[in-house]
Amino acid sequence: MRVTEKRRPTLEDVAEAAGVSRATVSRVINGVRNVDPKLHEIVWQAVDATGYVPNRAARSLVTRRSGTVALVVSDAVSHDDDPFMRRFFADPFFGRIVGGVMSVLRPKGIQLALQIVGNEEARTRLVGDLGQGQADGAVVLSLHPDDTLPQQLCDAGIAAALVGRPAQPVPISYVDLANDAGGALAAEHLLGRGCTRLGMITGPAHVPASQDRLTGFRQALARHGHAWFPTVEGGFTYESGESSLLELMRQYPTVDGVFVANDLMAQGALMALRSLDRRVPEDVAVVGFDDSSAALDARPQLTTVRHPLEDMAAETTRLVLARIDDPGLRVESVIFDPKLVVRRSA
Amino acid sequence: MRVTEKRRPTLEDVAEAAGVSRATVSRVINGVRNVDPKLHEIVWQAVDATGYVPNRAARSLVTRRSGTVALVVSDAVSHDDDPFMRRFFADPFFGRIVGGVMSVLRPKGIQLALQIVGNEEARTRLVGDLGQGQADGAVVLSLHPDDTLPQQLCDAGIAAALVGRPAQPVPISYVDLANDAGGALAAEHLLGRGCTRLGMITGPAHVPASQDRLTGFRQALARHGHAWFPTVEGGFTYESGESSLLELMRQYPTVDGVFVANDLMAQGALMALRSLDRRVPEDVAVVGFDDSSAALDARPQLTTVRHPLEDMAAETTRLVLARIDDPGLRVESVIFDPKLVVRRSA
DNA sequence: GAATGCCGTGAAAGCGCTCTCTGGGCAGAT
DNA sequence: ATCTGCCCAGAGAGCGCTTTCACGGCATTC
Repeated sequence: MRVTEKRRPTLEDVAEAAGVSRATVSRVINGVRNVDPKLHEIVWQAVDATGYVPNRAARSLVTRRSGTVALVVSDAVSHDDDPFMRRFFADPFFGRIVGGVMSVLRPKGIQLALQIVGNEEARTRLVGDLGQGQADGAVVLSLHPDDTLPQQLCDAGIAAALVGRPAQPVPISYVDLANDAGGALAAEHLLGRGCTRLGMITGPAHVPASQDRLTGFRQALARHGHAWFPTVEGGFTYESGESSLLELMRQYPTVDGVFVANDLMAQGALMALRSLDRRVPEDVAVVGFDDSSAALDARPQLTTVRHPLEDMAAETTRLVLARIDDPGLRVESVIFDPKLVVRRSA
Repeated sequence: MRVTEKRRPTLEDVAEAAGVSRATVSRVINGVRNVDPKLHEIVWQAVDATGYVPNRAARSLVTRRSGTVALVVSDAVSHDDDPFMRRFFADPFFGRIVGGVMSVLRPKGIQLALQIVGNEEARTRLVGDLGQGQADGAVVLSLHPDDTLPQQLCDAGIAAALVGRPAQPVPISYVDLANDAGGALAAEHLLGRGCTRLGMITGPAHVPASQDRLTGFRQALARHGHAWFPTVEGGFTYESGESSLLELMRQYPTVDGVFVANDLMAQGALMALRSLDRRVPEDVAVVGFDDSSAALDARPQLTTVRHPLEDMAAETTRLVLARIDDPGLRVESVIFDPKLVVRRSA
């Protein structure tokens, strides 16, 4: 037992100090009307004087609200020292989402609880915890195509929304980017600047966003009579961008315009092009995707498709909040339109 | 009022299902001994049957433990749409720390609550909330030299520890990297490979880690008779690395070895060197700092000083946890030793 | 002047849990 | 056979808060 155990003031203490009842203090603090303005004043003074801070646990025990929203990262399988998770956290992707979520939570005084679930057991436990009220809702990052979490969340009736379209059809709200439109933007721009022999370095085939970017690029090209173009599949890493470009140019040396499915790969591609002594954009034009810091750090700076991740994460959070307020709300999806950011590379 | 309001099972329900008292169920669930093994079995079956999940709020109301640790990012001033905060979240630095913290919290089933405090009022409120039990302890990232939070936390007797040495002397635990030793490592390596005219691109002068890297580099050089070397102050960004290197080479064209205070700047420096047609490492050797993804993505790949951020964040978390268990523990600091990672650039 | 309604306040129940305290049963000691 | 001690289970208090309910006072209405 600690000696310096100074009991923290409770509502009761404030009530005594203010000469009113506990109920009145509670009403004042929670801004319930029907309180005499004079008492109002007195109570706040008493709060200040006692240094009272409400006990969250006690409050949420009765209100059944935790004042917390969970940010859930759901991966199919992952241990703690999983190198994938390491990479995931180190990638700006994660941080940008946190930033976006925080930007809407912070002004409302809502807490953010971070949850990583890497296996089925953890998922079940999470759903139980959420259902029981550990958090009022959840912003979900589902990283694997056959993740069962969205469905479970849905079944449990938990207020949740996904960042990114669910890989499988589930009646759950989500926010996504029109990735195909982004691919189209890249195609139009490349064509517009006179490129005639285009190629693409795609992301991993199983990632929905990858597929959509490819599809959009392909359709836009088709609309302009280009029935086919070479592609090489990359892995969204710098390294893979570099090697994929080398591979592409080896097979199709006359390519004069490349759409690369993310900026990091594009940065690698630029480096590869340099090693091949191809000038950018004169010999080969390059368009990236994301408008991440890599786009600004590339030389020449990348013309790229802007992916407003922060805004999307913020919107997802708003969706969750709305659903917490009114669980009857219908499932909703919000699709953001990408914009082309023109810089030097194309 | 919702129609489908199915009351979630409580301890009482489990007790009834198991034919025992609430107290016994509680004991079983919390693994307290002195329970008949037979009952033990029966109770767990009842838990399964009812789908019981403990109510965290109720539990922490009585235990005065929240089972949560806060990760606090304390900035001197910041609004929500502050571009600095945007950059901060997008930087791998943030994510790597989150990853490190999670790696120790997750196995123990402890929650992570993220807190951003950008002004004095928020800081005071945070200290109040923590003191009241919102979280059992805090891992703190103090981003500004005259941040008052460490002192406040200390005064309030909150279990906390900093990632990175506090800028001002405060009796609070922290984990840091021997940045000066890292600078020395860089110096020794550069000297060892035969460089004789060294230069350095430093980080912002007001950042403690920056100063230490410079100091370590300088002292090691002095020990080898190099009384002086040119420096240019950068801002830890790619761009500033590029321009700082150009500036350095303009003033001191004969420099044959550069220590750059972080990898991102080093990556920029490499690009600048390329534009100057200086070969790396033949004409100019470059050593970075951090061993971040930028080191791997640079061409040539960077020889750099490894900054084990994840491990440090994990250790900080352990310090906090230890202090939660025993608040009487003395204030402790853990200093990690950097290691040189030799790649191509030097 | 009596009845009605409303508003502001306090009393008290109760959210779901932990944990102390009490008591019953049984083994071993006297 | 009685007593002592121990072990295990249940009763119940109480954590700090919100919220319903009851009530007294005052204004309004018939």
